[in-house]
Amino acid sequence: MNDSAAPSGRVRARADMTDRIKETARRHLAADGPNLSLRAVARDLGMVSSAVYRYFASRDDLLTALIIDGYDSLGAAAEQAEAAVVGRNPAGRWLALGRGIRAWARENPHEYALLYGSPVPGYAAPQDTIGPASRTVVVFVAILRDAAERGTAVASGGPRLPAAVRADLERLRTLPGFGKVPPLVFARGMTAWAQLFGTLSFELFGRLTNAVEDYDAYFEYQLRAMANYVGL
Amino acid sequence: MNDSAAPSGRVRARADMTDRIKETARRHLAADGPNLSLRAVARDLGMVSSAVYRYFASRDDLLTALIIDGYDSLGAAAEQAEAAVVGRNPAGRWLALGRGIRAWARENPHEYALLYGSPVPGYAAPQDTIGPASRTVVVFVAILRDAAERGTAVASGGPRLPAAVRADLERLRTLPGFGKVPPLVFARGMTAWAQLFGTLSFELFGRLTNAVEDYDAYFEYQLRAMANYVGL
DNA sequence: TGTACATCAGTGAACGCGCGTTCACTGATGTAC
DNA sequence: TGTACATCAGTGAACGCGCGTTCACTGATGTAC
Repeated sequence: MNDSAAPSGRVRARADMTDRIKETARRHLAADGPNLSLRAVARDLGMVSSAVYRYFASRDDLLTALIIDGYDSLGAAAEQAEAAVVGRNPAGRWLALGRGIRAWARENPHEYALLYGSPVPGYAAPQDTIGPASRTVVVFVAILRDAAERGTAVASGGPRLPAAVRADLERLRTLPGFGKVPPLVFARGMTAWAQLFGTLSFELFGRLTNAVEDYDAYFEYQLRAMANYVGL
Repeated sequence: MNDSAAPSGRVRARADMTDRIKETARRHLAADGPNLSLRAVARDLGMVSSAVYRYFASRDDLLTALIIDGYDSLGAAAEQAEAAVVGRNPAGRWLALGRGIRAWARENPHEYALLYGSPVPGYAAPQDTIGPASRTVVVFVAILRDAAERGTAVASGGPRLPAAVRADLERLRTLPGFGKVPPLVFARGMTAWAQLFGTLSFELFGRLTNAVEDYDAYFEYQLRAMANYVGL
């Protein structure tokens, strides 16, 4: 409770209350989905609904905060999962990353839905979400880059890269940290990335009910299949 | 207007009105998402809100009807797209199927989100949705079966199938029409299926903004990559 | 160390709105004889 | 072919509820001198 040091009094109370509001709102995501109710959140906290406006300018602002927190939470989980196997080869790091993402998603299914499910109608994500949103991608690209440097990821076979796709990839290579990944490896990486989130969404959104029983084994197989496909 | 033959008078008027309500509700999906308002739909149709209850017992019933219609509409689009290239080899049929699914999704983005996006909070899909939901899968499995029979899909390499995954696949093989597909081909098929919907959701939910410019070329490449991966 | 003032978290009432659903009803459309 | 009756689509009012947001306010906490 009292574990923070320097900032005391009002500033800490404010930070605490902000956290409590977000935490309560996160719980409401489960019941209400993205159309959560400010008044319900306030009610749960035993405060009057207008008091929430001391902390968030509007319902959308609160939603934005939840989205940013979600991306940061997932990003941190992904970074930690990968960091825990530091020194492992790219395939091992990919597996750790994928498992970390899945573990987070299963622990926070409604936040996952908020981030990777249907867009919220009438809500436009502001620029502030872009940075946090890319943290997981950055971890993945570092793995690809490492694999490319080691020379393990030598994609061959498969369809030719269309010129337009190649152009997109060349443009992405100009981003910091993306440079060393050869286009074909990058293309396969994007295939694997979509496959990972496709499989995860299938699982979490109930699209595999009656088809898959052992989700752990299923996901693990898919991860390994993609590691192999990308050449990690 | 008057193009149906036998059923005239009240029964046709009822069918027409039911369609108009669903059509209006579909338009509202865009603005309100799955939390569409019965009253708003009624208003758009110039009728009083209670009149809608002559056609649908509740808001959830209307939503269920939209979901079933959505699956049927997508299923029909998928079947037609594949039927249009009848006689082509499995790879060509897979490409046609994938393109058909994507075309439908881009024409009906909000219905796509309803079917493949986040589950609607508080809504439990009834059994009636299962049949329509599987129409697209049935088309895909027929392609896999054909490829297996021709012997083109001989998956080799890649990770070993874990026993639990193999057990799931063996169970699926007992479904009508699924029998002849070897487990490993089936497993790769599921990989491709998740990849397809993952890529589509990324595109439609805006997860590729600033990364991909030519979505047509990108999707086409992914489709071909998966055709190659499955061995079609 | 003590006092005057500024800050600001939380209150409570209100505005103006929308929602799903029920219910008794009217009046047109259909059916049976 | 004509009449009596049943069906049923649509009305309008109401119930009971919830929502986001604004606004003037109180009173505790902090800051400057």
